[in-house]
Amino acid sequence: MRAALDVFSAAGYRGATVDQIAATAGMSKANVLYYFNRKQDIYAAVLARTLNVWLDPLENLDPLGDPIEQLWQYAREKLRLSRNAPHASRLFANEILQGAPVIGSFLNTELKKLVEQKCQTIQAWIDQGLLAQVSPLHLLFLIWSSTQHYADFAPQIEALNNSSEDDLFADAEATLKVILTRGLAPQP
Amino acid sequence: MRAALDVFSAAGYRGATVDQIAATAGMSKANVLYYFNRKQDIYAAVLARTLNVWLDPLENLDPLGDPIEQLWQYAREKLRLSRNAPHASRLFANEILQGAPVIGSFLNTELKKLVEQKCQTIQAWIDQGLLAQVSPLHLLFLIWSSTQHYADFAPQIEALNNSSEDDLFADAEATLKVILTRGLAPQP
DNA sequence: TCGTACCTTGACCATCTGGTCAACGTTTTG
DNA sequence: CAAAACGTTGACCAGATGGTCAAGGTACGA
Repeated sequence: MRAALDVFSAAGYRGATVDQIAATAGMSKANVLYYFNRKQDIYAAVLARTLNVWLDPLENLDPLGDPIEQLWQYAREKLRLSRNAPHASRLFANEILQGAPVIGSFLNTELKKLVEQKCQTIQAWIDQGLLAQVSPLHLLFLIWSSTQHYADFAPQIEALNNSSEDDLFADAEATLKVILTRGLAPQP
Repeated sequence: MRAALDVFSAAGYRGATVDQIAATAGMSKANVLYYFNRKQDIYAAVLARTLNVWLDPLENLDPLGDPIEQLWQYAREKLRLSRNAPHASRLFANEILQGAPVIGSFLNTELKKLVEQKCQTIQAWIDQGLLAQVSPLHLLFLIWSSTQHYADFAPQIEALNNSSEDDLFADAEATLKVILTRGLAPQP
């Protein structure tokens, strides 16, 4: 599964070969296909396993916490995931970019449910005057995109960045913090 | 070229076949390969042609304009590009996600030069106290990611969105405007 | 020790796909 | 009108790749 994640996330579904996965895992192609009958099954299994890790932080958004603090911590956690688990992010990016053929139904059911619930939480914060008036859904999109960007577009970021990886992520975190906390502060 | 953009952006380089491109263009595979000798050449040509359109708005960032207005207009323009030219965005996303094998050198030279120049402009604004203290580079990353997200992750966005496409982009624009203009306003 | 169930693999097959080529149209030029 | 240059295509080839299979290896209980 680890080998498959490496290969799929680097090459996408079409670009990955069962031989590559087998070689990465240190076994023969036939043996890989003994456990996972078809290439699709390997892909689906890796995707399902990664889904939980990837979406877990959103569950932790606490309606009773301080809104801006909660949202900032969420963004921060997502940014760290992008640094520590870039493979997972790229696996999703590839999947969605190809039209979400495998997790399309998941997006429409489980994820949609979770997102709607969290959007209600955010909307309640806004209604209480604790947050600037934004669309909760698009706020989530902004957090997702701006954090996952560091995993999905790593080659571009490395090309344009001059500092160390530590400094890069420190700067990213600082910039995100300024813009999010100030951008979300309720209107006076 | 239009057919190739459609196919490459939807399926990625590996997932696209010359046959698909030819069929989309209404000609035979052999004829496509008469003009572009190799599949790589089609890809490189499409990528090069799209680069200009895609990066053009950044050139327009005017050092003499109002900083927040300039940056917001830039983000707005990028968001509209994501809506009107999603193929171009997805083509890049695919390319970068695969490690930027073709445009890697472009990123390291031309794009890097342009970005460094624009970062100086933004840094000058900050030094003059016209903008919040953020990392110019990461501000650009934020603008890029949060706008391109609407093209690159369209299936996810469609799954989670309940309103019309017009409303979707209106809400996206409004939310981005609030967070960017307020987040970038200089500290009192 | 024997037998059964599970594991592993090299060899093989069918299919797909990038790329070539000879043959045939079509347009342009003198 | 002739010929040369350019355009177009079906047929074909070679390599890559997903998937199968028979054969052999290994673990383990009776």
